[in-house]
Amino acid sequence: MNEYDPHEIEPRWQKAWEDSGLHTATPSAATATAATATAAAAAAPAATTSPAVATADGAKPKRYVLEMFPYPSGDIHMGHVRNYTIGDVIARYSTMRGFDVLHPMGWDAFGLPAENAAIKSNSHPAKWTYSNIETQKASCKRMGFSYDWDRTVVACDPEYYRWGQWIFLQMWKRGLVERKSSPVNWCEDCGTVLANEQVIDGACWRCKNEVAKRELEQWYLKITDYAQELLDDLDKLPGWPERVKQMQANWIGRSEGAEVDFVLCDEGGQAPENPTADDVITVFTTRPDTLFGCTFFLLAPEYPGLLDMVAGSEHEQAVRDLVAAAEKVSAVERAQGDREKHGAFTGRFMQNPVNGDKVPVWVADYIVSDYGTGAVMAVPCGDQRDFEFARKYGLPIVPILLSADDPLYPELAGVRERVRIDVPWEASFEAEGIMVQSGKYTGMVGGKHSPAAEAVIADLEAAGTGAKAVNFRLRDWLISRQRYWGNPIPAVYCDACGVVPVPEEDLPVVLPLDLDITRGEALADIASFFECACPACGAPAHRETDTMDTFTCSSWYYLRYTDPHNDQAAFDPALANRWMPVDQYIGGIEHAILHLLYSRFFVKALRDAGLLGFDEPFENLLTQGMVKLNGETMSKSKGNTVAPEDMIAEYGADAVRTFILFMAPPDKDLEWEEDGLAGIARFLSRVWRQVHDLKGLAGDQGLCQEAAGSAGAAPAAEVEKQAAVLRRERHRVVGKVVDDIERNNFNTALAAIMELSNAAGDYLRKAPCEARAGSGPLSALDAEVAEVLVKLLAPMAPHWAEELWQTALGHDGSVHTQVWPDFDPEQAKADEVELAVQLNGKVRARITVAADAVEEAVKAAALAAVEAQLEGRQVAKTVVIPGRLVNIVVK
RNA sequence: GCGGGCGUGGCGGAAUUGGCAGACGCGCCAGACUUAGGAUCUGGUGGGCAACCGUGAAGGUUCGAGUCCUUUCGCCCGCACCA
Repeated sequence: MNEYDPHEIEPRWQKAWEDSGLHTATPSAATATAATATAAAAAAPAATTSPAVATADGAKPKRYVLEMFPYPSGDIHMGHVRNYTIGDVIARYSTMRGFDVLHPMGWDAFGLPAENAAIKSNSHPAKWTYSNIETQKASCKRMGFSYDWDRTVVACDPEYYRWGQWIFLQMWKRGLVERKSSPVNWCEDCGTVLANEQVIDGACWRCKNEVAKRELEQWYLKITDYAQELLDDLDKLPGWPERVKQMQANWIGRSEGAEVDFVLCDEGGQAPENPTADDVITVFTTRPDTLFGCTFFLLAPEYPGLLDMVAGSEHEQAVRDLVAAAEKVSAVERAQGDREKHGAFTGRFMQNPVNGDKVPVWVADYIVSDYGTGAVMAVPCGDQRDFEFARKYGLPIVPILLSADDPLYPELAGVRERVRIDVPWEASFEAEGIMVQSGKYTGMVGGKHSPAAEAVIADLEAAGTGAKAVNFRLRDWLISRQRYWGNPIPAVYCDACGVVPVPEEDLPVVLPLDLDITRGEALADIASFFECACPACGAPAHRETDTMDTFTCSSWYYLRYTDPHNDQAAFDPALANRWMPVDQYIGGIEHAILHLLYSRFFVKALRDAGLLGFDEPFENLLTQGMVKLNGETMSKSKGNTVAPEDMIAEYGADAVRTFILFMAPPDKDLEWEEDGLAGIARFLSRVWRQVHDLKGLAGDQGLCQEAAGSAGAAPAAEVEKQAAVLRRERHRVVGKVVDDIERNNFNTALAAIMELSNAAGDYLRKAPCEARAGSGPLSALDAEVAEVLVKLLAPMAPHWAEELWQTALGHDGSVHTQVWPDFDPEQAKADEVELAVQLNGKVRARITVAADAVEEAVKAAALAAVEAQLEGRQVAKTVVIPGRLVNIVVK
């Protein structure tokens, strides 16, 4: 028997798998359409073992297992190892369970770090990127991941990004692309604009520097067209973590309420007789029931036309000062929240549509311009922010909604006219209550979605001064980036024709590689790229020099994997529809909103373009926890990283994989513990020896040698008893491992395999080898348990299992294409079970009864067992839980 | 403030529907084999001398609660002057 030596077996099997194409589709199958691929598969000669690879084999159910593709930043780290190990176990397990598995890998290869690295190292982003891809690919191979490398997608490859451009044009055709000017997030350090989703606490998601607002004309994808569906369809995703769905729902931010038209009074404070659209400012409110409590009106500092409103008036300077001060407040500071509120009176008034009140218009720095309409009806009695503002500037607070135990209630109950314009309160009242001082609504129940709110909306609609409305927090997706290393936006500017899309047949717009960013060159400096003919009129024109956000690349790569070599289309809809949705997606929580929301949007948009026949890209989502060291996140800057390569060099890839699965459930953070890793390496060695021992290959290192020497021949009854226990464990554990893996509980699956190994150890020790020798039923059990152990561990420790399967157990063909061991629940059951006997809930005795004993017999046995402790007390009740316990209740 | 999650031995973690808390592993203790052991194998290991006590705390429901309900404390994550 050889000792387990991962350093020798792992590279050997990695090479063998690669040479035999175990996980790689044949080129012809990969390029074929669904129909021809199926025909090819049918025509292929029947193989003794089918390859563990996606074949478009219609006979098997499909399973698409996907890990989020990485940005090629350099070496892979432990987070990647964890992510890909989880995916690899699911993929390998699924293959053994008879699924046709698609398990690809690729690179999210456009993006700013490549530019920064290129400048730093006086190189080119493409060179840096491709070199990192090679490094990461080699690391993935060294970990033994079962990717189909023929399906690799690299985002900066023109054969990939041309289809990103094509999808952009489809969206343009469908009205989902918009070029508009608005205040955008600008990161000075990155030299580009950012999407809302990429601004975290007022800072750039990538470089963490503060983001400034700039008014710029940019490209947008109209994700807001899908706001409602993106929210609603979260309910179609029971396989997603609640947390992620909640985060997306919050980000989409749906609010129900009403739009209400206020009318701007003239400088003299008079409302116009016949207000035109120009006189109207609409507000969005979630609390139309509180319109009677509106005592002032607020505009955001950025509100368009604000300065015109005050031009030449005595209030102009104060308003200008406030706007200037608000501009100076940084985005980071703004994100802190809970800041002191500032405001300035504009000198103007708005007329309230429900009661004709003329309320003063203030500009306030707590009003955000890009939510709702940037204008707000202030109700200080019912909104804490407005309450604080009113107190600070001495504005009236009219109580219009009271709880029945409010001190003001006796005075105001049923009072329809306004008799009180102040309150003795410390804070606003935002809960449900009874309307007062509210005209015809007085006495109604007010609050969010209350009868009063419904009544007010109905009246506004009848009067034409308002309507029920829904507001979303989600903004359109700003996708243009002022960067070189990205997918060129396929658009041309022509003096005569304006902005013109590049015709589909002219794709791809190739990103020129002969550009030296170390000298500060940009796309506009490359004449061969920048200058072109207008596709519409042929006149000299120039290309768009902005590139697309890298998140556009990652929004559809999982579709390209289904048909990676297609040069006629982004993907064959038949293939995409066959493989999609992804059955199990695995990645970090950091993409809870960004990538996962954008991808959902892309799928819905492509579905509406008739290219896809499903609504959601990712059926099940697993967000894996982080790998930590001493309680801290590993990071290069902190210098507390553990390099996967070092761990492989010491313990082997299989031990690293198995350890990372065993130490914590996959969605929880994991503490890296080298002692634990050593323990797993020991476990693999131990089972290695057991498999040899069970097959009689252990020689003088076998356990039975000892047992035979010391105890002599054990009684046949004892041998049979040990065999029965092992047989039971073999069936029980296989059942448990199946359950656990299908719930992604790899840690408990491994614990169960360890239990089987422990049972095998007991058996080897207690049943001497003479009794097991030869070809009787006992030796059949030995061989079966050896194979079951190898198969159960094959997804986690693939090289270990392959070596045992082929070399020790002497099988032809890979263990990874074998059928998963089946199990018989009947055989997992014990003949006899031990039950706890409780007296009033406390364990007082144990009885052993036949597993199929009837309840009356169990009761009798239990009573007999605790008779002495009953001390003559009356038995009030006996509860029997089959297979578990008996509880005897006495008085 | 709003939303999501989590508190179990020295440590990582088990405990599908309420049913013997602490599976499995690490660590530790003892032993065997050894010239040797950071190898391997065996036994032990929640606390307490004990009766008993134990899942952050306090109540409740139940024959029975880590699990369900109420209150409360602590921690983590996300969002946030969003009208």
